[in-house]
Amino acid sequence: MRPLFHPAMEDVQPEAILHALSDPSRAAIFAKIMSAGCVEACAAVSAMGDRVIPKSSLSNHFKVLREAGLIRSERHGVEMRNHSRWAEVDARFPGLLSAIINAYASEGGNGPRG
Amino acid sequence: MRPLFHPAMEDVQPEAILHALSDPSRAAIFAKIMSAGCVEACAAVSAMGDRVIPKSSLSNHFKVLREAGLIRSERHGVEMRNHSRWAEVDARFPGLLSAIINAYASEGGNGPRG
DNA sequence: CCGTTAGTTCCGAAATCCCGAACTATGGGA
DNA sequence: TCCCATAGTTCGGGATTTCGGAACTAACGG
Repeated sequence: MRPLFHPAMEDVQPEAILHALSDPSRAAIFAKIMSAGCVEACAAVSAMGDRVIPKSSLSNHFKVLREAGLIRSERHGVEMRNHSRWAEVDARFPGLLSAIINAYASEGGNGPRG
Repeated sequence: MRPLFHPAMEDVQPEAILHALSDPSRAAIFAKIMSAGCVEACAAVSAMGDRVIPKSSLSNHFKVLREAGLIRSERHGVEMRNHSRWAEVDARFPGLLSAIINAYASEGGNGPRG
């Protein structure tokens, strides 16, 4: 299991962020990480809304979010701890993440759901 | 050729907008329409930056933008006139479009290129 | 060492995207 | 009215991406 790759913020591209968050499941996961500050496991998030996400898909979703520069993941014992890179991303692309999260929140009534 | 479909703003979903703009070519086209107020033809935009976009792809890009609720297209004689629905979209999802356009602009140095 | 839990990788099926070729629609002559 | 040119759309199918089950790896607890 190779050491998880996290791009430097200067290498983060807007299209990767938009692509990552254009999937409602991923947006929901990211919103959860944002609001919780940190999500302690992939499994903790496996049932977003009413849909169960298979764990291979979930693993892939986290990978996409990570490689888009949106989250930082680190192994802690047997589980993964994910936290958002909001401050860094917001410094690079001001207002982008909050506008996206707000858009999902206003559309769905109370946040994106998987 | 069926009458072009434009979604009502209340039916516009954030994921469609993010998906539409997660493609740099489309983002560039949209930025151009935004800044010009109106782009008079698909062909007028066929060479974004240094890449030539084939016209079937271009037609599809416009369709994606249109169905995402980002632009309004109307036939004027033999050509198509496209203008942005910025005001409507911004009313529904405040700050979203400008944050996205700014993100591309700051990353690319001077706006998204196709 | 074995079992359990948490997550990753592999790989084939399904869905999407891309773009050349053929087609449709509109306007301008003659 | 017919023909041509221009502008854009649709079709088709190969390339790419995504999805998810099954098998695998890693860490911890007896």
